Amino acid sequence: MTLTSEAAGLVRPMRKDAARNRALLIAAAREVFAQRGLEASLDDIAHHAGLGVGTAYRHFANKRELASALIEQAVDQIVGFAEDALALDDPWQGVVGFLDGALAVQAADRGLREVLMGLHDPEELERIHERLSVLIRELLDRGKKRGVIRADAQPSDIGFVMTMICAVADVGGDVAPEIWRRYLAMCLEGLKADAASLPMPALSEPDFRKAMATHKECMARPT
Amino acid sequence: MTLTSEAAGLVRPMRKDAARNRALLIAAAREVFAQRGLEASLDDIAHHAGLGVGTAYRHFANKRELASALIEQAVDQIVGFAEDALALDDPWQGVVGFLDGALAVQAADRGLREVLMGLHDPEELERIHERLSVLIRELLDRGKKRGVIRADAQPSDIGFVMTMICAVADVGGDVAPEIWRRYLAMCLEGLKADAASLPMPALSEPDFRKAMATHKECMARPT
Amino acid sequence: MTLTSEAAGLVRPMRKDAARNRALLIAAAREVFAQRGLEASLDDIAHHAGLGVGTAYRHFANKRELASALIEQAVDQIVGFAEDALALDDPWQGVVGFLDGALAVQAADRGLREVLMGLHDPEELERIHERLSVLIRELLDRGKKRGVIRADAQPSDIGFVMTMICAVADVGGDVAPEIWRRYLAMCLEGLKADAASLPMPALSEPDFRKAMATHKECMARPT
Amino acid sequence: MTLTSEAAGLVRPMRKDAARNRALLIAAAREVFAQRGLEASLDDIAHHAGLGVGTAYRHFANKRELASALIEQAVDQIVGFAEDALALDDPWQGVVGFLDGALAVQAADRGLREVLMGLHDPEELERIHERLSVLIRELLDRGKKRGVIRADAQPSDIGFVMTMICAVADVGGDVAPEIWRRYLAMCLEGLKADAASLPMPALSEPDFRKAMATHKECMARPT
DNA sequence: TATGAATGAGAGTTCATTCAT
DNA sequence: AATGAATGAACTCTCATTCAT
Repeated sequence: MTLTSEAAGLVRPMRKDAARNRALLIAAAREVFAQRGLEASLDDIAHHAGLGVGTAYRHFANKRELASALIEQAVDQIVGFAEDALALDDPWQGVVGFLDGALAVQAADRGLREVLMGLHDPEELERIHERLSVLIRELLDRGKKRGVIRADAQPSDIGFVMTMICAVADVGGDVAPEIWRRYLAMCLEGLKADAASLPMPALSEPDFRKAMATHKECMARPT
Repeated sequence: MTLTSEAAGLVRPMRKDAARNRALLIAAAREVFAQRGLEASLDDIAHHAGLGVGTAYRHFANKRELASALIEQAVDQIVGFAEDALALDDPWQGVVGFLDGALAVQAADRGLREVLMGLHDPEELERIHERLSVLIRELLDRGKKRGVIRADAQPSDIGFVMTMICAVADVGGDVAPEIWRRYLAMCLEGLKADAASLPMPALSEPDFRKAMATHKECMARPT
Repeated sequence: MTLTSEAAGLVRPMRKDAARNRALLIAAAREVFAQRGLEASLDDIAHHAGLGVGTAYRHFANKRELASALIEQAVDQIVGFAEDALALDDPWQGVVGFLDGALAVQAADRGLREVLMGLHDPEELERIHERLSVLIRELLDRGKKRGVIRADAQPSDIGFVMTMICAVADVGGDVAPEIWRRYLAMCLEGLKADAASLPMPALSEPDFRKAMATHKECMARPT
Repeated sequence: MTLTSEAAGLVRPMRKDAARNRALLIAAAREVFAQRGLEASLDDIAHHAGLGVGTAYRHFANKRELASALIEQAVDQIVGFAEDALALDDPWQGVVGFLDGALAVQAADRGLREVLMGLHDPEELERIHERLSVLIRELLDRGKKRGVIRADAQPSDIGFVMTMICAVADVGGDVAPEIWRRYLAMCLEGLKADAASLPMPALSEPDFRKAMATHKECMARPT
């Protein structure tokens, strides 16, 4: 469906070795971030990939951009889960399936969680939320129409559920790698149409983005 | 000129000014951590307390120990909420009131959240959980007996709910400082006796402690 | 004449060892800058002083501040030359003596030249020029009144003469350490009242400051 | 398709595209150095020329050699000015015209100034001074014979005047791009035959070359 | 031959912790 | 006991130069 830039002929394709190294760096970042969190140094990541620091800086202007690349990958995957979920007939199963899929990936990868939760750049947030919110809104709307999702549910609720389950996965870690499923099920109770009314309305999408953009930094600002 | 308090007892009580400085440091840490998170430097905290860094190191072997002192305070407060909650007649209100009180404090104080969630030392964890778990177990048991709390609820569930709501507060931050209440209410739905069954059993307390002890570091290990 | 801050009692005096180290750092900076120019690293300077880098950063927030300290010293000395020059009866001897004294110091110290010529901060420039320009203007005015200095001479002319002679000293270096005197004498010819008229008027002081502030950087901007 | 120029001679002339690239690089270096000084990176220069860095290194062993090529060009131009000046009848006008022309070019091009003042290689210096000194000596001698130039003037005086005026241009920069003319005029006063005697004799040419060769580096030594 | 990817030493800067005053 | 100066490892990022494609 989408033309890659190479196919479009506008940008010359990346050299094969460079592409390989870029991929190596992203893979190394995932591994190292997964093990040691975002505070791992670019130097360590580069060496983990068998490359020099300079190479890392050729591919990514700074640590944040490397994180962005990880995010891009993860968002693609999450969008995929949303599309799959929309293909299901049962709207409740759609919501459940989406969260289950998207969170299984995040639960298994601390680096990914930190990188997604540490997303701060307003433009990047807008881009990503644009891709996701239409799909999520559709998932929720289908459920509301059939009376299985609470009427006041908003995309930001899905965002906060992800936040919460990521936190559970952070704590569960290797000791209880599946425990997040228990708490996702609990949260889903709260999303059902017949759940009790809630003391606060959901955040609008702009407010949710603003909150994400201003929440605590996990990585030093680039100079 | 004359020695008095030192000479007085065998277990020499802390000198009054030393006690004062210790308190000043803890208060300063709370304020500074609340504003800027755990990444604030000890130097800043000490000066915020009107003291030198060296003095901070006389009272606390390292940054983590200062954090521990904050935890001690916070746990006292949380224990207080639990006792208050047990004094209520309605067991559901007990659980709700406890979580509401304990989390309101944490939601308002980023440093406290980080310090509580960053708790790692096994001995410290054991000490704290010992104090809390008996109270929390009692809160839950009362609810189970009256059929308002799900039968399989465990103290670790309360721990994870706190974890989740702290994560919401981290994101909500100053943009939406009360949004955590929405998600606490959702989580409570999942704790009700009539909620759907869950895909995973709760963690036992030792497992929960083990998970806490191994989860991601928020502060560099002392050298 | 001037109260030091210690004497004023407002600021507690710097600890003796700290003061010693500060002086060591400034001395080391002078030596190292003199040898290798401003591009020498703070690390090298610190080690040259027998101290760690961290110590350098305790005394000076960044490399530029260390340079500023050198400037401060040098400006004091230059102000001294101006005052001495004003004490002379012969106004021509005043101008000559001032330039000769101030430039002898700079000619002998490459680091000082670079640091003075690399002065960029507008506020610092203003402060320094305020101190100097009144003295220099007085020196020139005395000469104009007696008809020994050209009527259109301005403080900025003195600034540019210094610039020029510093450049000569840069080239002369150790090979011809006194050669600058030849060119200072030549420049003085151009300042005499009976010299030919010039194709361009002197820069006003604000313009001179603007030029100094925008001319090429010798040292990276602090982050 | 058919090889021609390579096959043609024993000393293989540079291929046409290679010559074009060399020229492109020199032009790019001039532009980029003019704007941002010698600290511009070779990468930027190469891309400004529409080429890769690797190509730059095929033509020039290192950054300094590229600078040398710029010097070569500039010296050609300066030699031209000297020849033009010798064609004038009035020997004073010859000296003035030469300096005015040669310095106008340098005043307008920061990169050129840096590159000329940063000339260090003894062989290169000798080559260049050989080309220039005979012309300059002739210019001066004509003036001395007619009694318009001071009798002790030497080619090194012209070199130092250029040094001084370049320094003025460095400071004047974009704020006062013509201010150097004022100071060139002042310096010329000092070259007149009737100027006061000077406290130091001019440097001999070998000494001047030695001074140039040892003066402060503007560019890191090649590894 | 031309390209640009890779390299790694080195710069500026921060901060937990130690230790002399 | 209190102070704050000193330390140095660690981190991010730059760029001249080399080398695989």
